[in-house]
Amino acid sequence: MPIDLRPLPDGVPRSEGVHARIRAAILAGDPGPDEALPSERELSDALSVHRHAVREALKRLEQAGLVRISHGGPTRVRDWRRSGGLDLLLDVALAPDAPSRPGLLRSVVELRAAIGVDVARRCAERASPDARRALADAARALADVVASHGDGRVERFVALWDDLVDGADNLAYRLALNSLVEGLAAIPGADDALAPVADDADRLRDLADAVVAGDGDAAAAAVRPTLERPLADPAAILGVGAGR
Amino acid sequence: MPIDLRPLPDGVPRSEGVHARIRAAILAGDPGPDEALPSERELSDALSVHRHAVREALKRLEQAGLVRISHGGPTRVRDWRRSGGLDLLLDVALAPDAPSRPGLLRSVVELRAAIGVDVARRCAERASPDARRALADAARALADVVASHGDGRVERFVALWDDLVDGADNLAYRLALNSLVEGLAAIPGADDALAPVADDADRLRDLADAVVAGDGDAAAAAVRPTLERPLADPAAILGVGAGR
DNA sequence: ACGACTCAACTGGTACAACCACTCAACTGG
DNA sequence: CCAGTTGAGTGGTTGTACCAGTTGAGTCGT
Repeated sequence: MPIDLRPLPDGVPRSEGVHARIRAAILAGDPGPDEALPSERELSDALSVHRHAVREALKRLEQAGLVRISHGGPTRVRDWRRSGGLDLLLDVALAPDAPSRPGLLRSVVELRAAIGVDVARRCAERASPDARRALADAARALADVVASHGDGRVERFVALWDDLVDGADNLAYRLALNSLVEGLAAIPGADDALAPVADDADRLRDLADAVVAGDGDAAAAAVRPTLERPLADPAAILGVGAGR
Repeated sequence: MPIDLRPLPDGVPRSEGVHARIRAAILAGDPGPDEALPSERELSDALSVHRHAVREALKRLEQAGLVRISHGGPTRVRDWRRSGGLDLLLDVALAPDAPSRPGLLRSVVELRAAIGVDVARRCAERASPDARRALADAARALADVVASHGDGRVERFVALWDDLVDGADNLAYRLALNSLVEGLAAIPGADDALAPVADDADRLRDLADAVVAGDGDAAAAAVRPTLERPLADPAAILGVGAGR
């Protein structure tokens, strides 16, 4: 899938459109690693946009780690699997084809589980007593909602994790979670598939107890089943986002 | 620390300089969340660069999640602790002051450990027999180097992790690792402090055995001590990068 | 006096044109 | 055959002008 040079759609900013076109092509692997992109003048000419719009798009791509711009030389595609950061998850999820959705989703779920377990542990060990009590209340409230199939279980779950990460007092966790949720939001149905089910209600109560008690190991053990459940059920993962 | 409007240094691209100035100010928190940035025209005027250079810098900042640009309205600073992705780790590490180094490094080490343990597990369970044998050889070679205080222990260690992540066959892990190593590279002495010491030699051999055997739990258990060691020794973390 | 409307003065988005700075490869001279 | 030159091509920067949204102050009608 080479760079799509058809006229840009109306309504979207030029620079944004150019960015999307080139990004999609690179993620699809056509201008592969180390290959040279057409010059800014060629691109602006082919897409009928001003060169500045192309430059702004290229700057964003460089920031994301997809291309390497060098002064007198051509702009080259980087091996984004090696050079790209976790933020690329969002772009990959949005890409028309890209790596097959199931594999991508499995990746994200695994990373979320790995980080999440540790977040729960650190939070239980590190957050202030007040924060831990508030968290426990939220966890129990969520457990009730989940057990009774009430509304808002997805939102409450996300909010709970937000607070857990805050309690873990770890900037890297915070930023990684941001990247993850952004990426997940781009996959239709993902956050719904990852939210707790009725069976998880008891575990959430365990989590609440562990957090108030400041027991890191217990907190970690309590969240693991919920976080890893989607991995044990390939069908659930396969089904999500399959529609494209 | 408001935006530094002194003349830009020579030798660095204008757009790059502008980007660095605004980024530093935002990370330092002066134009705080939801505050409006000066208009593009004001910035270009104050910094004596063309408006296009400012625009390119702002596009990059938007890509990184630091600002939100809206057409008719002012460009506003975002709450990057909420909206920023893991890629920000690099920028934060490079910021003149930013969150205190020790806390930042502890964060990164914790995240690395959380992911690393899972990487080892998945790799042992999932990689091809050939890849696992090659990994085991590399791990044993590293163990020998470490035990005998030979050269290249940092490079070999990094390379080993690179291969482990490949073996884990997980794009999210791959990208997260990219962000982490980029961020760590920006902290002087960090990768040296995180490399294995003589005591870790035996654990590396355990890892080799676990990987060839395809025993995920054993692999995870083998890498944990090495990855978590820096956390048990606050002095080691505090010392790194203290010089600035 | 109050509401709805108008419009001018911002904001960012785009365009055309020209030039500078750097790279690289083909060419030229020794 | 190699070293130096040079020119075409690349990205970097500037200038100017105008388009396109947003906002709020002013005005008009009621």
